[in-house]
Amino acid sequence: MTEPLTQSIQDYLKHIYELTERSQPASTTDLAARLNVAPASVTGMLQKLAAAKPPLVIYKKHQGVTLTKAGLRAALEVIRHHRLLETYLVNALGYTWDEVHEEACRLEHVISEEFEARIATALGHPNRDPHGELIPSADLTMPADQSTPLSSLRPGQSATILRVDAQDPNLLRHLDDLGLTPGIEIEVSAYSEFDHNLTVRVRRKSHVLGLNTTTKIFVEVDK
Amino acid sequence: MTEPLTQSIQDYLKHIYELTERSQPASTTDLAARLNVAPASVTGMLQKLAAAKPPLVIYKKHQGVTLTKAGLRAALEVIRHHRLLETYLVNALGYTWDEVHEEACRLEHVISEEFEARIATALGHPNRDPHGELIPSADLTMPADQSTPLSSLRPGQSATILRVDAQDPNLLRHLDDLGLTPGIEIEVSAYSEFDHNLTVRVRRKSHVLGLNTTTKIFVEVDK
DNA sequence: TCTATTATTTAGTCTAACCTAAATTATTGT
DNA sequence: ACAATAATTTAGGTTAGACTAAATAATAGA
Repeated sequence: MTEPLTQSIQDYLKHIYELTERSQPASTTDLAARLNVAPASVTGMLQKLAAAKPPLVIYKKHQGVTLTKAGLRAALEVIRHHRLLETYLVNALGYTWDEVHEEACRLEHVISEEFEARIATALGHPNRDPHGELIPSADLTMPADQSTPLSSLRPGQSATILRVDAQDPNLLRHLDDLGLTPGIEIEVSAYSEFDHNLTVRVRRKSHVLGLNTTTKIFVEVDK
Repeated sequence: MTEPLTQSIQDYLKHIYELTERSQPASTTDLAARLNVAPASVTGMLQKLAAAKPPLVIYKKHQGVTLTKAGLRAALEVIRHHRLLETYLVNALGYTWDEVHEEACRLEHVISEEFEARIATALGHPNRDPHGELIPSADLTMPADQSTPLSSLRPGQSATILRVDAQDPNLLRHLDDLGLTPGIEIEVSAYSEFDHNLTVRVRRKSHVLGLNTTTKIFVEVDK
């Protein structure tokens, strides 16, 4: 009998998943920063998660942490909740994409599987949330991500925005104002080698975007 | 700056409200039973609530507990969340009335005022939940309850069901099967003085109901 | 009125999850 | 290769909210 995961544990797993997506183990400090918690607290929790009845993480002192099978499943469950909720808040309740993150962060830990299933059905089983992030399927597999960062495009290339990897409401509102949202066609018209700015044409207007922005927008390049 | 109320405190306040609705102070033991907590734990919490910066309850040793203005507001806020959520789950997500209680109990503590406002709007600002319970208004006043218990009716009287005061899923399913739901017209055709059974005609069929049931159904008597 | 029973409170523990300060291990630049 | 710096862990402490066992107060029956 495997006891239920606390809200706090679910948060740790979710963030470990996100930090290890590109296959690097997650560091104590990075986790601490994400969770708004002291590094020492993270160490303590990681030891606990590694010692759990079915271990949830693999953790060796000073070597970072990765998820086990069990930890991965739990993480994907939370992420599925989060992203379905964000989608529901936008599509069914009229939230804007910059308003949903906090709400989903609180709701993700308390909804039942019943609730999850009902909103998934109501939404038509979407596989992306309002930011374009992939939603793990009901059987907890994460679809492969085919996107490339906008920052890697060069003049002459055009592409379709797939997702925007940001939660900051101000940034999200700004991008929405510019029309930089999932599904939109864009074209790169200039690149500045020194500051890495890209000039991007969208909705018949051009905008100069810095690295801070272009690394958060992920696209599918047109062939 | 009044710090936010924990989930646990919200639960205490909600149950104190319900126990004191008929103006008796709530006892430690009754609260403990409702909260599934040891009586000693209740004593501890009540002392804390009474000592809070704006006191949330009035509590004197061995004399039970009642809510202060501040405690009442907090309780009504939680109850409004709960009942709006139950209504939303049924009306918007297709839950049945026996499935909503648990879900609402978890969600009621985490939704934002934004969320509350949006579902209230989506529902057309209802003032009763699926069980017929009154929903506190947005400004946190509880509408007056005009209902009388079915148990007080006698043969010849007819009435409309206003609310059903129960959470037990089995009972709720049973009542639904019989057609005993809010809005329905019923007529009392017999009364047994000894076991207090009532024979009630609903949907052209008669059913004999015991006290356990008739004290949980509240009606408006036809004149 | 007094005792037996029941209700309530006190006292002392426990656990989860956080914290700070101090100690230790890794890493990096020279 | 080694000191300086950065990252991490250990040690010890705090808080919220629960628990059990023991003590006390209230109530009810004879």
